[in-house]
Amino acid sequence: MSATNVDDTVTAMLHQVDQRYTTSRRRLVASLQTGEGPLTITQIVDADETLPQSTIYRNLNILEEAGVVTRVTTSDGFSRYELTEELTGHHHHLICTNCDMVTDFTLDTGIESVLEKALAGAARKAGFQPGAHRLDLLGTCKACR
Amino acid sequence: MSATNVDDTVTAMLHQVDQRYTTSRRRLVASLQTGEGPLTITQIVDADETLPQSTIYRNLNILEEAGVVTRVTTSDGFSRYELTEELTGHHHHLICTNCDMVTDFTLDTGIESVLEKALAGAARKAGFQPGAHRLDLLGTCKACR
DNA sequence: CTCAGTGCAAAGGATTTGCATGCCG
DNA sequence: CGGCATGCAAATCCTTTGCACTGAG
Repeated sequence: MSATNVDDTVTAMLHQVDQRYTTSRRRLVASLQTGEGPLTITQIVDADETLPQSTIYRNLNILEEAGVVTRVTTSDGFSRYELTEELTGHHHHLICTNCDMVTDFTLDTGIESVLEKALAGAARKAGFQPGAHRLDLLGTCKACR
Repeated sequence: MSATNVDDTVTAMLHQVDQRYTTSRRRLVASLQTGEGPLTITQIVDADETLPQSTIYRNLNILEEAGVVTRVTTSDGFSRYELTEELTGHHHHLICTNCDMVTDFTLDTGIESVLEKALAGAARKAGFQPGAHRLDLLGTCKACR
């Protein structure tokens, strides 16, 4: 999705929940678009020194409620944020168990579709209403091997 | 795996890292065995009032290092713990996006094997050394529907 | 006896919030 | 103008840690 389309979509999504697409929020979305994967608060602060931490936290929460960003939690105790799949497309994460770095990857649609069906079946058995799935591959990244 | 086998295995795993299987640790493992899925610290405290929080935190960290338990992070900011797959078998999680409840489920081995291969392929392309995968299904649980 | 494990209370660190100020609609 | 967003600093909450005590070998 192109940058301007992202902005348009985000504007609409925020409007849905009676929120404005302010300057801070635009800068935040722009930072998230630059990454190869979800960013930590620290990374966002470093990437854009004009934004104070509190504004980042507050706006990420609002953007999360609006469905614009997704919070990704790893085991290192730091929250990470990325644009939702609605904006970036469906993808998964490679998570390095050594340095906790996270990068995106995709599977081909055939596998995804098989997986979807299997998950739907398992959900039905459990009386669970299925939504999105989340698939991460743990291991060791190129730099840590 | 039966309860006594679990204890034997845990004893061995702890021994590997020069740790003893103390009373507190036994109680902790017992609590984790009762759940239908990963438990939060609060749930563990409530389930066994004899254990102070600090002991729970400390021993869960030791058990994690020994490979006996796994930390599961959801988006609600609470860590959850479960016995590792070595003790319980490979499984996945249903996560309710409304109440953050987590329960276990499994997929049949055919799907798992297809998935493994696909993940291995994606990892190779990224120069990533693949390990375990983590698959969660988000949605709404029976109680929240 | 000795040393790891325990329990309490205090410290640490990521995240949230109160309040005065500034800015967009 | 009016109200929401912002920025700073203080507060909050989960988690970790220091220290003296206890219990297993």
